[in-house]
Amino acid sequence: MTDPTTAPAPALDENQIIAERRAKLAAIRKQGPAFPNDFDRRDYAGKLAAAHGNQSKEALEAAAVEVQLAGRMMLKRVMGKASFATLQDMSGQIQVYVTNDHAGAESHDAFKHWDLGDFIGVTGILFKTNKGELTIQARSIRLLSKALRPLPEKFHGLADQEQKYRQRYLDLITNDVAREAFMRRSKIISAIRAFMIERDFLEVETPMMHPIPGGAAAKPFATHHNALDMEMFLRIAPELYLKRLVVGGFEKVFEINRNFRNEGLSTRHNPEFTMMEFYEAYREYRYLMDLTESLIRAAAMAATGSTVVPYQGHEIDLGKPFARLTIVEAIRHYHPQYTVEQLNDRDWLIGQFKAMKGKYRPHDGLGGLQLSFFEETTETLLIQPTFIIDYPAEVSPLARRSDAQPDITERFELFITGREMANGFSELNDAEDQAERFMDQVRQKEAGDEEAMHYDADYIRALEHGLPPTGGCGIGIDRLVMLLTDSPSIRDVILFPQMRRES
RNA sequence: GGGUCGGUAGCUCAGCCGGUAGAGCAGCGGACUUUUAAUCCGUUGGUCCCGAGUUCGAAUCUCGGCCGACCCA
Repeated sequence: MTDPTTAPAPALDENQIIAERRAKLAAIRKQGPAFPNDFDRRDYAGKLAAAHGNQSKEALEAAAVEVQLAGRMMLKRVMGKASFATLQDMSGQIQVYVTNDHAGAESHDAFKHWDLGDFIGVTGILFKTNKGELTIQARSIRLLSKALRPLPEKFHGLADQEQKYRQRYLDLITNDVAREAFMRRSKIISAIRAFMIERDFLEVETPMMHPIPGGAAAKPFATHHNALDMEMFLRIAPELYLKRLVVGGFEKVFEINRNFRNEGLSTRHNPEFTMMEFYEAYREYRYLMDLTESLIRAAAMAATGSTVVPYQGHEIDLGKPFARLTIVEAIRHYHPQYTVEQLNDRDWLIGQFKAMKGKYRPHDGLGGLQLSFFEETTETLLIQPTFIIDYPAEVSPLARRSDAQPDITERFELFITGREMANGFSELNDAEDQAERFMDQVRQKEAGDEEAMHYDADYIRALEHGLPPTGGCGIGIDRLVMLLTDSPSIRDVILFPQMRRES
């Protein structure tokens, strides 16, 4: 058994094209530094297009704008004594015109042997071609970095999904949609951060390695700390640490970071995913819903410039107030044939599960069964933004009970496009109730529920020092980015999604 | 875990009613000073995912495996 981290690379997929390029590189090495780093890039393709794209051919010629730009050569058209190339940098693409007259025959001849994918530095004057395309008339042109491997096919790009994920760099080089999605992801996260900071939230970082995995019902990844000889877990949620900070007097905190859950992969699940969790003292769950709505609108505006966004053929309206329905209300709204009496009848619900071969936990109380029934029948129908409110206490071990109805909690989940986007609640700040709920979780774990929570004594101790009334919410960033980039799979919004080991 | 589809040149794909592998792009050589997926002529390049089986003969049929996408649980 070889160690995959140190074993040499498997037999290289060398081929004629790579050999050809290696030979070119060897020749370049003989002429001096093959990978020079002294080129002074001053201009960007996108900025030049924005600044000069609308100028007339004549005006541009009169201005004689000198530019100095570098990028990867994506296209190349050689026509004897003159050539065109398309360079791509982070901001976009621009065409370069290389001629014997202006760049010199020697440079132009060298250029003819450069390959698609090579990095090139060019200095020259902006002009417009007869077809009106903004182009750099090269005065000098240099090879900055040789690409030994060929790019994917220039017209179709990279089509193999696996390769898009495993070699994301190729996807980013060749696929505008992918590049745009990840740039949009960055904008969304920036917008969320700005939104929170503007409202006086403090951004914090809490541990990713937990001695006791807590804050969610999920299976953790286990690891081991050698020096402490201690079993540790990658966090499944930051919740319990963030609430410790509220105990400590940080009354408004948020964290944008990764959670890790040891579960299957799907178009909606990656084992590591990004959550934004926030907590605010002296607030309860209705306020959290308002804030969550505003935040999602702000993110949508930042990403798309609109609060109405297309998603896989649907038009999602994030501008209107989000619907707020209890579990039973939601089921009845989408399935009017079920009566309140039926939905409040354990035996009827269990009969339905059996008839539809649905998943449910037989020992759940009415609330838990109703929730499972909701998940089976209604969740995927919640295309437009909908808060489902008042979750049963038995499935919400960290949420505050309703004073009017102690078997339910002041909790909501937000669904958009049939997917859970956020989960928030008035926090349980009664240390004695929390201790009992943990005990209850421990009993469920002993009964075989792998996702039940552990008893976290330190967290109870923190609560015993007093947690002010607090509201907290987690928003799934990847799923939000999916929505705002019209991406069908979570893998389209995670740069390097988890994959099976390459064979 | 189950189902469907797929894996052929560096890339995008055809070939799959069994007869020993093709196109376009990329590469190489040549022509071409406003092209833009440039064009035109010539040309190199393959563990047809892996293994077994059937057969005179397998990219093609059968079985098993690996990997991926999508759907379902």
